[in-house]
Amino acid sequence: MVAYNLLIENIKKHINLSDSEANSICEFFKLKTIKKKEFLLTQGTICKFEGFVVKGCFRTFTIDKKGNENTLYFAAKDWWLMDIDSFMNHKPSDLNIQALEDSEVLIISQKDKETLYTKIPSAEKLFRIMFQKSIVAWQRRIIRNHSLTAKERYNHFIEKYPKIASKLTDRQASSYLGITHEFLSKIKKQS
Amino acid sequence: MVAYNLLIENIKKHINLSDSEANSICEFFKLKTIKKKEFLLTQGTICKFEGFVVKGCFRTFTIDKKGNENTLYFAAKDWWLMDIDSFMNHKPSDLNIQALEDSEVLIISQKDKETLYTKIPSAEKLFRIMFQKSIVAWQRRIIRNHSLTAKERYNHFIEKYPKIASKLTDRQASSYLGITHEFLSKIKKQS
DNA sequence: TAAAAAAGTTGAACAAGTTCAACTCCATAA
DNA sequence: TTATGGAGTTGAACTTGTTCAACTTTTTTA
Repeated sequence: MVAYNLLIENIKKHINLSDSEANSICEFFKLKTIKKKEFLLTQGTICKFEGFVVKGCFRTFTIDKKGNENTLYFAAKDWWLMDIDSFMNHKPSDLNIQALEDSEVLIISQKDKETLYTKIPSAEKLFRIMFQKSIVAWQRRIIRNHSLTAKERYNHFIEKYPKIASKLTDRQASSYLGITHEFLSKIKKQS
Repeated sequence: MVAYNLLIENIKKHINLSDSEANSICEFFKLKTIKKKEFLLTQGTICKFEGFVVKGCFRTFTIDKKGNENTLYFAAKDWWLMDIDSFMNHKPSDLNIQALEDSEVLIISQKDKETLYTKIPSAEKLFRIMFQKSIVAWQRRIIRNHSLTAKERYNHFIEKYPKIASKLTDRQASSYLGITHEFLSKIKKQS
């Protein structure tokens, strides 16, 4: 099935995998369909899954004390998705994960994730490597936030993630860049 | 030896470890002494080590196009240290790692790190978990940068890391907070 | 110990980004 | 079809943070 092929191809970008291992891994994941604007996770609930997007697009965001939305990341096809803090520590999430369009996700439950680690030893390596790559991306984002202007960050964003950027409203993009939507409107007018 | 005890205690915060595993792991690490202001890594060179600080304090920073220093993180006793991007991808680093005071680090080479993963299976789990926790910290920092003012970030920093904060010059702290040292001076005067 | 360098302080002018309010333009639900 | 709410735009006033320069204080080095 197409969804599982996408998952296997994604995993093979990180580690080598035998066919039998690939099949075993797939058995832990279940396809979930979700409609535009629905939530995969809402703040206050415990994140009991990890997801791999096979269709559509999601936005992961917090709402701060002033009521402002703050987008942590977007996840389109071929991206992983979860609240890692809530999942790992079994605590209520601060994050909301919402579908921006009709979407499909391969979901593995918390329990099955533990089983995956014990049954398939190379899963530890897989996620260790995936997490390493993720850290690099977060570090780069911090540096960009500190060294670039809002306009430079916006240009970087639409160049690096043109497909995702094209799916977003300006409000969603601005909440990722850390600026108001009014200011993003002014930035876009300039260029 | 004290340095190795600190390493083992740190590892035991993340996973369970038998005495023999603990000893095996220690054999891969060598103690390195470094004087104040010396560099453990300079940008342009490949990061061929991962380090665990047992004494002193380090600062990891980039220098952007305008010549501004941008501090990614500080690492005092009981913290890990490396350029994960350079280490993983064998590419020249964008980071500088400098000792803020006379320091000691337990160092594992790139080669030995690979051996560690193959010889000691639980090492995969150890670093997978450490990296997970690291991601949570990076995500929280992004959200703080977007939702708090400079003054609020400064207060959070000195409350959360009082020991590290006390070792820093204002210039070093400001380069972590993403503001100029002049503005930090004005913030401190306010409160 | 003197001299030099680095760190911190302050003020004035400036730039970047926010806030709020008013308006337009759509998409879509009733 | 209409009205309703969400998204985008614009301007004016405002706040936050920067820049630059001059100065003082502290630390380092010769």
